[in-house]
Amino acid sequence: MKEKYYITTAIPYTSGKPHIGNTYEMILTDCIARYKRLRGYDVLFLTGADEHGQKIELAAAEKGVTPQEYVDNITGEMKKIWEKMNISYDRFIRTTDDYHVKAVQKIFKKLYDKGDIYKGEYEGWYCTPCESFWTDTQAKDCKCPDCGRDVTRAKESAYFLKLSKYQKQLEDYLEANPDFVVPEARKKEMINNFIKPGVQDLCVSRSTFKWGVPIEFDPGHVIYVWMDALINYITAIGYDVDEPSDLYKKNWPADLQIIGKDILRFHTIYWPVILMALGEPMPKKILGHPWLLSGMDKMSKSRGNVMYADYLSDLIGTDGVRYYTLAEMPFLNDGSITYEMLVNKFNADLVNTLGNLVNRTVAMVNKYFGGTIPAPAEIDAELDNDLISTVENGYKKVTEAIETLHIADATDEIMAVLRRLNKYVDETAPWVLGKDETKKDRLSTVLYNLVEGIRICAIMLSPFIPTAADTIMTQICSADNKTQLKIENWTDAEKFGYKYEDGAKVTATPTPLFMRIDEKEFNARLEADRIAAEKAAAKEEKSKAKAEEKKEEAEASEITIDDFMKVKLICAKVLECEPVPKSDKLLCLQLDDGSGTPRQVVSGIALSYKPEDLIGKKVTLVSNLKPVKLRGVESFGMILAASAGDKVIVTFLDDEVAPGAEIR
RNA sequence: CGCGGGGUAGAGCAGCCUGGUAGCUCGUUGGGCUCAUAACCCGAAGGUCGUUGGUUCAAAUCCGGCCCCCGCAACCA
Repeated sequence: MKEKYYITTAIPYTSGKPHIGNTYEMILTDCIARYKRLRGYDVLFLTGADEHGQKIELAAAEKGVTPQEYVDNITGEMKKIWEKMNISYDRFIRTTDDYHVKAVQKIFKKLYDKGDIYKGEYEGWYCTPCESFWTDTQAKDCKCPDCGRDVTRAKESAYFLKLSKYQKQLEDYLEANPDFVVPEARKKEMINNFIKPGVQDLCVSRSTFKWGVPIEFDPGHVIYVWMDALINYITAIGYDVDEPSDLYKKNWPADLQIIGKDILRFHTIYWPVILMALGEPMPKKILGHPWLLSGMDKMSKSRGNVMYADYLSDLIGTDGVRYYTLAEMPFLNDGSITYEMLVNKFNADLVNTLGNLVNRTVAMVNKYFGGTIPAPAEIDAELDNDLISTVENGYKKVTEAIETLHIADATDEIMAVLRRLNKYVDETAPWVLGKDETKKDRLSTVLYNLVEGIRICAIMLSPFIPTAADTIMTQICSADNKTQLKIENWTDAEKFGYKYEDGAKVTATPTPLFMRIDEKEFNARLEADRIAAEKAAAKEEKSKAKAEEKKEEAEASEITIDDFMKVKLICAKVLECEPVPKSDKLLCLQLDDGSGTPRQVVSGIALSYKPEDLIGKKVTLVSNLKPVKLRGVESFGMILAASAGDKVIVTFLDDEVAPGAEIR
């Protein structure tokens, strides 16, 4: 029976479309999964989408869709990109999947009953309008980092995971399993910074938003990301606290979990503790990979330097993107991508070194042997043995590199073999041999060796650039042969000297594997696309604004009582009032809204009222209006007034009404 | 002295653990070849290996001081 190999990626958060950096993790994992399949493992490759949380709730609200609709859309887009990038995942889990939600609830309940999750109090700085908690460092100067208003010290009840209980066990485990977390430097970082100082119990529930897995026995609370998303690795394959599925029993523990260095903390501390609490075994290895930077900077939307895999694939093809990210990412340090680097590497490695070698070899077999792959005949020991040992050593080095997860080193080694093959062409000069009938035997060996070297490289390349690797195989051993050579076993690349079927042919008309990219044309296209994208964005913005307008109109015609109740009207007394400088219509009022601190409101009533007319009067205030700046003066609300031709008449209230009183 | 990573040719990196004349890819440059996608192959130029002390017959490599860059708050691969 085949040995199992369970490999996972982190499940990307679905607040937005994944960029090339996110995609790198998928490509990396895919490469290893493909390699393991070739090694004969029964591979289970899991990925998925993390679809809960406040950020998604907010993003959905902004777009005017339900959170579920929102994540359906993003996850759909994500899957399309994975498909385009040739990601061979076997299972895809969404944290909104029914079975996952149920399993999470059960796990939560179990740990609660066991006492590893307890109800406590979460304390922090609370911003009432934003309904958010912030930490000390976030709430600088007691202001909400989101809206800038004052925050207050507040507590809410919440559930905690007892990390402290497992501190010792966790330390012992890391000690006893030095290879659990790689790279080594990353592990040190975790131990020194977070474990040794003592782990804090982790808050695993929220009550400030709704979009999450509800805690069944305590309505109003949802399970927060760590107890939800992290658990996907086991729920996806049917973990259940009572009856785990056969799939689970077969595959857990995972053999390799690949994650970004940023979430290593959660996977080396929280995740193991959750498993310990459940009494399940640890995953065998966790790889915290570095980041792909855009030039020297972190990729982020606000910097405008984000690149997307699907676009890059349109530019240079899926294999080009796969190759670049795999070859360019170091094991420990961050890698970097720019369009220029992308084109350079693509041309140098895939076009010149690989593509050209295949093309010239196939062309020569056609030219000198009518397309039939010759059997080796006359050997030049010195030249040939050096070539063969380079190829076979290359196989060893590539295998070693992949096994230790040094993926970029593996691509380097393959390129070194390909360069050696190119050199061999020059050393043996087949075009000279071809002119002399007596050198035919020698020529046979030379071309056989080249084809054979390419066959081996094609196998080694297939985890990296699967489509191109298959194409190479059909080119050197053409599809019209009785037995088409297929890439099936990694070890088929181990030994130089494959015996090709008698009369096996190369393809008659080899098309180049990769077309050279002209940098000038490429840059022109980039520029054109950029302009087109800008135009499209502007257009979208416009139509969005229009739609919004329409929507507002539609809403204005008839609203429900709920809509009305959204508007908080209160009574406010005018304390001070003065004109806003450099404006004709604006007055700036200081109001007593019953809260004790005066509230500043700017109102467009200067044409109808003088400041002294208003002082001491009581007005109707819309108190929950989003603050705005009018003529540079901030306004926290709006006072109601009726229009009468050019004039406006403020709706004054009776003296009897106290400031702060609600109006309905 | 918070923790960790890094500072090696114009660019990107390897070498450091296990000291012994500094290596790879790209770029620049001279040449060769013509099977091939103006590609491929060979040669050259270019580095006081951040700085400064020490250990040693010998240090990029080991030890100490100093300087500079990056990551380490939430969300983020």
